[in-house]
Amino acid sequence: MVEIPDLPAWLNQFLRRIPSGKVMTYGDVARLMGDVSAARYVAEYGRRHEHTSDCPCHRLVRKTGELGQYVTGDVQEKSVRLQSEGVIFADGKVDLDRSGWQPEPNGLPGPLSGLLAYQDRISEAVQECALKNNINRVAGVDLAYPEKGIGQAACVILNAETLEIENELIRREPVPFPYIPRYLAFRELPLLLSLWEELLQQGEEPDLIFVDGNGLLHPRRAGIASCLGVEINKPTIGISKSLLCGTVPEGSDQERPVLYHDQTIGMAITSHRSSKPFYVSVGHQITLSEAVRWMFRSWKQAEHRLPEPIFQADRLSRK
DNA sequence: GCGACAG
DNA sequence: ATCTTGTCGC
Repeated sequence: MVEIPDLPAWLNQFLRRIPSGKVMTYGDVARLMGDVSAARYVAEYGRRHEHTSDCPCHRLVRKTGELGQYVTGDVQEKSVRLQSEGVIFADGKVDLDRSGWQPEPNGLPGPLSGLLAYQDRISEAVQECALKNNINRVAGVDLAYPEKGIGQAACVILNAETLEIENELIRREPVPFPYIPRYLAFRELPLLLSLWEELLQQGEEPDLIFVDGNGLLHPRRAGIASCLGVEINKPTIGISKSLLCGTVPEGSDQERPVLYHDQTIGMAITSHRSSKPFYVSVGHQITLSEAVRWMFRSWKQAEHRLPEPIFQADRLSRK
């Protein structure tokens, strides 16, 4: 795995550098972290973090110059703070040309840069190839969050033929990394890997793992199912309940391709029970058609919308 | 250029 | 993902 940066600590440090009388936009801060697409997370941090009276988080605003939200819930207070620091307003919005601020470029990589590099390594290492071994036991893994900052991972191992449950395992640990679309693996993989270590010690290795999340169905071909598969060198399948990227052709087919940059990166599967599809993609060491086939084989169609391993892991993670 | 974005 | 309130169907 890669070293996981402490994003709240980085932001706390960085925000101190914004001078009084100046502001930065959520997106500009995210860009310095290494990826603009984390702008929403920066806004989320601005809205809820460990706040102190001397915290300069009021210097974060929207790209339009609108103030956005404030930790205390009172945007008026944000406005008063900025005005008392001399920030220039026009039409109730911050004049970013006059009051916007950027740090001197220092050439240092942001905290997300190393994670992007890790995703590149994963996408290079992913094997989209036929299964090599017999599949006797399948597993489903998922996480729930019983309280803020604490995750509970669950793994359910099933007989691949009968879908009877053979073993269950749960593990609870702090989860310090936030949820950011495309960066799910850095939030949930550490806990899944420690759960895997426990499985190995018990000699309970499954042959194929269903992961609640995507594999190659990811803008960088490095979803959590692929990261897990590469890390533990096991076949994995990604299953998600909503679409992260790509487009699906209109139609009533039970199986429709997910297209992204002219490539098929997954399959949208629609059951008879619900018009809302779920999405299957290759994690590691399996082909898309095999993944879809094993998905159908592990699907108690009449009972649940999702394949049984995922359904059971989801259930277990919540208790 | 802007919006959308797994759990 | 979690929370919360209201509604629907078995």
